[in-house]
Amino acid sequence: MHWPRTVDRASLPLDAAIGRTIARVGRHGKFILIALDGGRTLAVHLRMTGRLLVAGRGERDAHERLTVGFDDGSTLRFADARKFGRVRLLDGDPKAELGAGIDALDPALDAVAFAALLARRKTPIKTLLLDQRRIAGIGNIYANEALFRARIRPRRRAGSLTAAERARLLRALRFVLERAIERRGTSVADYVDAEGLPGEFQNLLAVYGRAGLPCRRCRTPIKRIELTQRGTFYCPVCQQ
DNA sequence: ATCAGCACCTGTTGGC
DNA sequence: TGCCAACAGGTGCTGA
Repeated sequence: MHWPRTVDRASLPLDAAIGRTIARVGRHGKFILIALDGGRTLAVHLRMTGRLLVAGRGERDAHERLTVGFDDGSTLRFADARKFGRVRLLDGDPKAELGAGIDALDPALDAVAFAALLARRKTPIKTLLLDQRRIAGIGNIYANEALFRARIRPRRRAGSLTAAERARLLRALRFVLERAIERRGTSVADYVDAEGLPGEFQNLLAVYGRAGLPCRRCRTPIKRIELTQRGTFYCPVCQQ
């Protein structure tokens, strides 16, 4: 069943993509960027349950919301059980039009740039990590995991981190994101990648979803709190 | 600037 | 087995 709201309100009409060729595929933060010849870009955000799949003829997904057909008869399908995902056709620079912050894996996000992002900010560090307009690409699972690895409490005010803590956090973010990508993501429930395969990073989670279970480092039970309506997990001993 | 609350949606899970 | 509430990889809006 196709779903009209899958196309973002701010999108150019998708008709403008008809007849174009895909020039390259990239990513910025959580947006998949499909650059077309002629300069426009199709940005796809999977949100919670979206999937982008290249399907063979006849294959169907129960939650198909948008289908893109190609000259050779193949199709690109956007499926999304919860209908939160969005597709948006852009005219200019995707990063600017989407209002996204620097990508968490961008080498330009160095100690100086990271310090500038955190400076004087009173918001909890975890809330800041999830703010896509400041740093793009970190979701709830990886924010929790990186803070554990950096031994920093999620509620710490961003501006209160020492230089050493900031360095640990930046390294932890890179480490966690790169390992999760290697393992093709985290399948807590039903996530599968573009090949239809579940990820394997869930086996390596240290805190996310582990409320009450022993900390992998010190055996203290992991705590669960809520921070800006998101499940937040940490070890009360290891993380200060 | 910041956050709580709610909205958007459906599927799964656990308690009774 | 069935019903119902709680919860979930995310984000955007309103109002305090």
